[in-house]
Formats: sequence, structure tokens, C-alpha cells
Amino acid sequence: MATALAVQTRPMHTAPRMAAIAASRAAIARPADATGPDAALERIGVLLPVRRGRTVVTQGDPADYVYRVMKGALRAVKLLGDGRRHVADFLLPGDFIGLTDVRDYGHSIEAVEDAVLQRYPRRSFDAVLQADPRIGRHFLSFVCNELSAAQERLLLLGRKSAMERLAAFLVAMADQGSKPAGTKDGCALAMTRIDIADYLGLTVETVSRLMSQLRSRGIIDLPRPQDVIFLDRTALEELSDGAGEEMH
Amino acid sequence: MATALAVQTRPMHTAPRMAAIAASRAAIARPADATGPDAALERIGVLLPVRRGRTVVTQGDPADYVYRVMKGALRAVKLLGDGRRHVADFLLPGDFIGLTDVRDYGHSIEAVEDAVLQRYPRRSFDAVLQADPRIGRHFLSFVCNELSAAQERLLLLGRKSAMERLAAFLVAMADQGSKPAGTKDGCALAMTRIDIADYLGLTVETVSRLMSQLRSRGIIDLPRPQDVIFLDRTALEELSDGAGEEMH
DNA sequence: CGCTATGTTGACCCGCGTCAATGACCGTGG
DNA sequence: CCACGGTCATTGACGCGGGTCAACATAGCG
Repeated sequence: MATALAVQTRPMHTAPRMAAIAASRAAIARPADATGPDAALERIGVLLPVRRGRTVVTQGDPADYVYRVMKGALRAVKLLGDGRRHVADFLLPGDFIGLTDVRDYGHSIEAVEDAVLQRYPRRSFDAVLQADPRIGRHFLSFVCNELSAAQERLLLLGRKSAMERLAAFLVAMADQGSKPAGTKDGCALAMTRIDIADYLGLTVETVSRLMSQLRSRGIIDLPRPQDVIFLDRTALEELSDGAGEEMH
Repeated sequence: MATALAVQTRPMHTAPRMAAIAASRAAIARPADATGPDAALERIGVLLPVRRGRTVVTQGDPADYVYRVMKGALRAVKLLGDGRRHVADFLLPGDFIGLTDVRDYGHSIEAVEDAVLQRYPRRSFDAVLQADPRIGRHFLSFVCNELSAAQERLLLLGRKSAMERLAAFLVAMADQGSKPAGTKDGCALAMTRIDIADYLGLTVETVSRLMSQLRSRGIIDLPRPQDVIFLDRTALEELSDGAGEEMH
């Protein structure tokens, strides 16, 4: 999905410290590619295993490192003072957890399941960007895709019903990788219902009820809570559109 | 699914968590500066006046141009097939439109009021980026800030009440420039209630009712629908936090 | 001048949140 | 091995915030 981005300039004298950010999933297993960021980054990175439930970075802490997800799944969480919780994103292999030209992390990052990260000191990361402008272009492209995805999510949170959100979520999860063992179509959800609810702007109860409803309507099967098997993907996709294709 | 992130929070007390609207406007009228993007872009751009209500680009059209807002205000709109409407962002002087590596525009861009844009052919724009890596780094920084703002807006749409959204919106609009003539604090709203509602994920009626409620509580004054005068900014800011500061 | 877009307000209602109870699963310790 | 406590998921009963529908006022504009 394309996106018209609105980007704002600011006076040049506040020179931005370069940094990395969020990137769309980049090919991790790709063979060494001198033009991509992979080769250059590998040299400055350290592998870091993370156990399920552990917090990698905390919202508000100084952003001294950039991370890249190699394996597993994590969540980016924001909290409000009264306990409300928002999952800004789920991070999967290839994603970057990083920084911008700002000093502090904007979210806490927690492991949804056991994960492996690669960690780059920010200084080194900046140096790599500095050394090769082409890498900067790659990241610009990545971040633009991130922004585009975030804006689709704004539409979802701002204008879609609970069922539309959940159906879209399930389809997206299925399209992006892990499926329940030995099934043709579906998704294996590493995260809990609470995480899903906080990601979709709903409550656990609503997510749970909608899952049950999808099952009773014969659209999905739920052998276990975390395994969703699609019995009727077309129906799911229609539900995610509100049964009306996006209009241009 | 989207992915990644880890961007920051805004320089805080000003315009807390309001999206892309806030932040420093670009120094458009600034004298030529050889190190910034302004000088290089000026040479390839053409001035383009746009009347209120006119559509500059249409969602789904090929993204052949990049625009920069020089004057006025525009909105980035997405539509769903059943008529639901979502305003992804308001674009103000200094903002860029169409900055993406994707082929098509993801939103329609319409003028909220008479505006002036500068238009750059994408080819030329890319060439400028190519020619000077520093400009690319500036844009990387800009897009990161955009992404960060979008993620604040995700929190707003996903987890905040109608009043919190409106209060945050008003404060952000006030912090970002135009005030009603001859007042100390407040904001002049170029957009309609419908635009505000579609931006905040609400309905016109709700926005209107909340405005009236703020007035009857003595927090704002509304001499005209589009002029909001702050009688008690502190109260507004507390409302925008849900009366509980963001927790880290 | 009407005509249409916009804003405000009221009455009603429904989707989803809230509160509560129950059961399944899981890791831990006796 | 089972007992036990904690987390997670599901389901029901109920209520409210905000959406829907409708009426009316106001303002810009041809």
C-alpha cells in the first residue's frame, strides 16, 4: 500500500543525529550483499538471546543500542498512567528496534516468546550509516514502509469495527509466516489474547468472544487458543474489509 | 504486518502525543542554505496554488510528484467502500506529500483552505537525494519523526476516550501556530468538524458535543465555530492525558 | 434571496467495555 | 506423583460511551 507521507522539515542547524529505526522485515538469511545493510551490520553486532517475558528496552531509557530481531517475536508497548496499555507493534525476525535521532526509546520492548536479537551500539550503527550513503537509502525506504503500515493501522483503529480488526489481524498474521503444524492455512499466535487486544484497541473479552464467534460460524478452527486454522479464508478477508472493498 | 519501530517521544511538554501536526514548521522563508534540502529543492520545484476543496492527488494514482506545502492546510484522506472516511493527517506549511518509495499515493490529498504547494518531479527529487547523501539523512530523520508521531496517534486512537482525543487535538493545534486574531492562547481551526471527527476516529456530533461541553465548563470559548480560545489550558492538557500523566 | 454545507442539540440505541465466575493449563514444590 | 497457585482463555450479565437518526439554526455563496 502506498502512502502519501507528510514529513516535516525543521531548521537545518538542528542537525539530526542519524539513527536507525524501524524497518520493514529485511531478508535476514539473504546471502552477503555488499549493497545491503546486512554485511556491514554483521561486523558490529553481538548476538543476544532473550527469554520469553523479558524486557529488552524500557520506554524512556536512553537509546544506546539498536537491535535487530533474528528469531522469535517481541512486542512494543506503551503504557498510560492509569494502567491502560497499548501494543504499538509486534516485532518479528528482520525487524529493527532502534532509534531515531531522538535520545530515548519511545516504547518498552518485551519478548513475546524466546527470541534472539543482534545488538549494535548506536555509535557504531551511526558510523556505518555515515560510511555508506546507500545504507541510509535502504533505511529511508524501510522507514517509509513502516510509516505506510502505521497509517494503515490508523485507519484500522480509527474506523473499523472489532470484527474487522480481528479478521484483518488474523489474515495478516497468516500471510506473514508461522502456521500451526501440519495445516494448510492459518496462523500460530505467539502472543496472548491480551496482547492482541491491546494491539487492536479492544479488550481481552471482546477478542475472545469474536474468536468464538468465528469458530461457531465455521470460519476458523481453534484446536488450541494459540492455533488458528482457516476454514474459510475468503470469509475472513471479507470480514476484514467490512464486506466492502477499499475505495479509491 | 507492520513491524518494527522503536521511535521516541516528542520533545515533550509541547504538543504531547499529538500526531504529525505538531512540531516545528519548516523554515520556508529562510535565506538560501547550501547545506539543507531547501536550496537544492528550490531549483527543481514549481509553485502550484490550490483552491480550497480541490484535490491535489488521488489515492491510488501513480506517485509521479513530490509536493511540499508552502502555505495553507491540506488533509490526507482514506476512504472505505461503505463511505467511512479517515483523515490520516493534516498537512501544514513545511510538510511533504508523496515522500515514499512506493509507486502509488496511499491517500487523497485535498486542500482544507487555499494553499500553495511546491511541486517536484519524482525523478528530480530522487536525483537530488542521490546527489547529496546528507539530504537523504535529513529525510531519514524527518520520516522517523513522522513515524514516531504516527505511533503516538495509534495510542490515541486505540486507547483514548473521545474527550482525551479532542483535548489533545486542540492543544496540538494551538502549539503549532495559527491562533484566533487578537487572543493570547487558542487555535484557529481551518478544517471542519467532519474533518476533525474523521481525524480523531469520532463522529461530527460527538466532536460538536464535546466542544460545547468544554465551553460550558469554562475551559474554552467559541466566538465562532472555527476559533477556539483557551480559557484554561491546564485543564485542557489534563483532559488530554486522561488526568494521568503518561507512565514509563 | 433561496440553496446547500456546516454546526449544534436532543432522543434513542447498540457495540463493546466492565465486572464476575469458571475452567484449562503450566510450572513449582512437597 | 499430586497439590497448589498463577496466568490465560472463555462465557455470561449488565451498563455506558459514543454512534445513529432527526430537527433545526446559521452562514457562505451563486
